Amino acid sequence: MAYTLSVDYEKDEIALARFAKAMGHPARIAILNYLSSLDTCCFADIHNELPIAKATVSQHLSELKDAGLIKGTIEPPRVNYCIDRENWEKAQKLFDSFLGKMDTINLNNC
Amino acid sequence: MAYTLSVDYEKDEIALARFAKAMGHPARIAILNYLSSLDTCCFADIHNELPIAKATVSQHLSELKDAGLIKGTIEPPRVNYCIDRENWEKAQKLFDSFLGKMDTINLNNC
DNA sequence: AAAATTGTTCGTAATTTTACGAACAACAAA
DNA sequence: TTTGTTGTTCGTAAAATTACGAACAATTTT
Repeated sequence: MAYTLSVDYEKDEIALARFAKAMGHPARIAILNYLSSLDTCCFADIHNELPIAKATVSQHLSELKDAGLIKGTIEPPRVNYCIDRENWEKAQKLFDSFLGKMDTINLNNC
Repeated sequence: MAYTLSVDYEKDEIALARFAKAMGHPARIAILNYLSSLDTCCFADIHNELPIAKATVSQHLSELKDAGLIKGTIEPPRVNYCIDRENWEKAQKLFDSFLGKMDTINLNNC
């Protein structure tokens, strides 16, 4: 974070990179995939889907939370996780307009 | 790379994570943004857009190349860079179907 | 009250990422 | 041939990421 000195990147570039970075690991994609297919689930369910230690799963969940892609609500003795739909839509829009730009503008190839 | 032991992630999860990871830095998003708005450009043009040293720019370009999002062709004394349209479309499809799944399926919130 | 369950946090290690300046190779221009 | 330009590679340092087991807190169950 705090990306160097003078010029600075655009706000959207930073936001998009933030989402992308959070999605930049197979375990986290798998988690998001799983969550997007469910009404509700708890930590243990997620852990169960993955080939990694629970401490690591917890870490990945934290990163997804920090990036805003998921939410966790404490419901003792469980923690329920779900997609953060609001930010999910933001991500959707950012990726869509970013990746969509190419189609119409130019047909170059080098 | 070589993501741990037993269970393993889906092919698409790995592919998507790979693209996302490459996009997971503002400088690389800025590069892709810039390239997607041009017919052609060389290293110096890209370097000129960014607040970082040329060695670092070169590194970022390598990562984008390795991920398949851009191509570089040597045209002495320059190197021309452009979006790799084929893989760009693959990324587009992966992100689109990944991020799009949510809309219809469930309306949960936790 | 004691024991079990659920998930986070701590401490730590190994690897990867990000960044830079300097040196370099390849070619073009003088 | 010497000089300049273009971009990569090298060496290196600092920070971040990924991963694990063990310890822990909170709550539930026995």
